[in-house]
Amino acid sequence: MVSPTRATIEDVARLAGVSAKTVSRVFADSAQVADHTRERVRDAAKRLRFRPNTLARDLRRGGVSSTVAFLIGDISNPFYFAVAGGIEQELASAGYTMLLATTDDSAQTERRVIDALLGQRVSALLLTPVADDQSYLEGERHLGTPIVAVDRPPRDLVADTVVLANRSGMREAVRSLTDRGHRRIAFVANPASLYSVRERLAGYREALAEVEVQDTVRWEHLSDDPHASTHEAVRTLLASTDAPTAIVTGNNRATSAVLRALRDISTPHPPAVIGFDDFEYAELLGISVVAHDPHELGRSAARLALDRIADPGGRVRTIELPTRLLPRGSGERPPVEG
Amino acid sequence: MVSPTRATIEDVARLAGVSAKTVSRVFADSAQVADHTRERVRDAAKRLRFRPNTLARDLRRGGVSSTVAFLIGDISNPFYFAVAGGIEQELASAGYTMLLATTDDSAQTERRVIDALLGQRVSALLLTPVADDQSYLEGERHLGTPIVAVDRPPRDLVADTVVLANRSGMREAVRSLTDRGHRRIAFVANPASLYSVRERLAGYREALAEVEVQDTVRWEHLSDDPHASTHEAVRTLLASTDAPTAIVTGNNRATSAVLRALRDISTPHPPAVIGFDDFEYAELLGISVVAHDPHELGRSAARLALDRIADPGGRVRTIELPTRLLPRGSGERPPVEG
DNA sequence: CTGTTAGCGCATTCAG
DNA sequence: CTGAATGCGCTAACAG
Repeated sequence: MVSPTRATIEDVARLAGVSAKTVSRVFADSAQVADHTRERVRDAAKRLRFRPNTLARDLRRGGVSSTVAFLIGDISNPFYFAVAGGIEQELASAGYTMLLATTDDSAQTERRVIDALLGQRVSALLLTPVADDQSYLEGERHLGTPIVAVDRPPRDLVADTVVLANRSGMREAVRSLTDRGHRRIAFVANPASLYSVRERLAGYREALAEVEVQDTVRWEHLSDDPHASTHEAVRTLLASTDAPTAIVTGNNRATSAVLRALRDISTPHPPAVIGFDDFEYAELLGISVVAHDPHELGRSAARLALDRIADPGGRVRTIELPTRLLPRGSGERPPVEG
Repeated sequence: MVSPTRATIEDVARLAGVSAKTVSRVFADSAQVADHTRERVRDAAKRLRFRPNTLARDLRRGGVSSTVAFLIGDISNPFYFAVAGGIEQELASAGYTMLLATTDDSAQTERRVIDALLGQRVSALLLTPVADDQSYLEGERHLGTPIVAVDRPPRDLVADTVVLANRSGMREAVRSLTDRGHRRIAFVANPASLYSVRERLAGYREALAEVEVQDTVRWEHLSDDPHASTHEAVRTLLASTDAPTAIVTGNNRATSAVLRALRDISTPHPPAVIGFDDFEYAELLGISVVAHDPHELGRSAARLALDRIADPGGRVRTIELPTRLLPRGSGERPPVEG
């Protein structure tokens, strides 16, 4: 089975009895062409199933493609997908397509994948930085590729950035607990080394310091082993003699683990719980959370990229998106001595 | 601020004192080049921060890019993101990047976006068909672009397809209920016109027919209005004189709506519930579901595409992925007369 | 093992 | 308003 060959702009020109450039104009400028000529060209194009080759066009127009890349660390985290959704939406309305790639949260993969992406001459590179330093992108930035850091600031690289108000969001959550009299408050996170989680941890400590609780380390359960059992840790925490009366979590995964652990533990007085990141069943379960808008995070990032494509010399910006404490019951439980 | 210009293969060749083709070989063939020559070229390339332009390469090599497009209907549905994750993973290991685009479940957008994607000369097009018919892709298929339908078969188009065992999965779920004595079983879905949901509805009817329950329409709550209140509908259903003793749902969204409704309704004997699609909190909530592997759905789809890129003449295949009934409590409740 | 020639499909000059 | 020539960056097809 021999495939028919794809029509080129020349084929269309021949059939329409015009020059290649005229065909080009019909599909690009759209102006500067007589109506009847345009008509004839359109007809010929349709008959030949002609479709302009974006690859060739982009190459001719300065070698930059009409795609923007978004590089995610962990594709299985629904948070990043919501972000990707926002990016895609904003890009699409500007005529760009999103190239989505993942790094498996490995610094080595990050470099390899970025190399491939830049080879495709993406118009901009959005990424959630994983490697310890992104200085290797400095050269690329000077070559004019807009780079936007999403959810985490880059290291050793000047770039537009969008992050959440992690620290103040968590501070507010913990304050709501201390206001109710809680003093023994645990912080549970896994992974814990991420920028966002570290910031939330800082906010947690700040809020506790405000009520003279300084030594919080024994309440902090931080792990970076994805296989470590948060479940077990929470169990231990609650079984101790001065068990916490409240638990805050560093992210959606930790929240899920904490809730599972609480289900399996029978305590007369369950601790108050406030999770970071909202989730679909939080309302049903009555779980208070520090909510934010991942979709908007993506849109903001895409807008930063588009702005920089339009004005490469503009000032570098960092956007911090607000969070919102949503009381749903679990976070309003008073402290009760177990 | 003037951006430095990007080095081309010629610049590298000049600096290394070789021809452009030799540089090309170093970055492609990798073989057929003397070690010391390769070394010199590598050095020169590094000094100039040279990065091969994939756009130009792809154009020269037959005009096909090294990207594969995946077109989703609704980006906010976590199901499709899990699928996208599987696709990306499988593609990446074969050296392709995923172009992700969305149609907002609009047939019109579908055509427009597909046009743009094909213009980029993607190596394959994966899509969840939305439009009533995809025959407009027939020409493209003949031109050699592999097309794979994901989660729904295409209409009026021969294409490789991956779907779930929707019908048998739901049949099995309903049988598990009738085996326990349930006869008044409701089916709740929104949206309901999708292929997958229609198949599940068919499975539901088949299983009920097996126990001589023929007139199921009054138990079927099917809606396609995203703003319609499933919540209200479930409430009405359960308040009726012969309320259902069990509810099965057509998808994850319906499950969520049903659970919310049940929370707000006080019934002495809550109905048994089996949801289609597993979700993170199902285990915690004790909700029985018909589970499947969306990630694997994506991987299978990507493999079909890669196979067809390798062998354009091969037989068209349809893969049906199995489902699994996961009992977690809610689906094992016996029928109780309210 | 290396170089030369030609051209992928299109758009940017610059003329008419 | 339209056309002819030229080349974007790279790689087949041939030489040598």
